[in-house]
Amino acid sequence: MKKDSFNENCYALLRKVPRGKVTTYKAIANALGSKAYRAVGNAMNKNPYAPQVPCHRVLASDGSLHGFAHGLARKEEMLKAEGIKINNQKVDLSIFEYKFR
DNA sequence: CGGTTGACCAAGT
DNA sequence: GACTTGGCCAACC
Repeated sequence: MKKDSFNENCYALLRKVPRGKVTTYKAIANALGSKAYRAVGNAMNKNPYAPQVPCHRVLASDGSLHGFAHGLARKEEMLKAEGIKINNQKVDLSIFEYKFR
């Protein structure tokens, strides 16, 4: 019943992201064939799939941590725990950005 | 159905 | 480098 196909797609892609890697809102929207960067963020904020979907692996297009439902500090810690290095609240997308193939 | 908001992005000032 | 504007899409009121 494709109803929340958009959200479902976002979560599905996010789930595909391996541990120790991150992605961007733009990449997700682009993979979905849309430009709804904002809608992706909105979906994450509601995140009905809370522990299932690693929303903390989603960063802004320039690697910034923007917001997080549990607090940016939490997101930062989780990413660090996964082996991702954070630099002044930013991540090296050139290294940690996961591309949906 | 219209207006507002939001974990955005890019370009312009 | 900081702020503003326009654009995009979904969810909420």
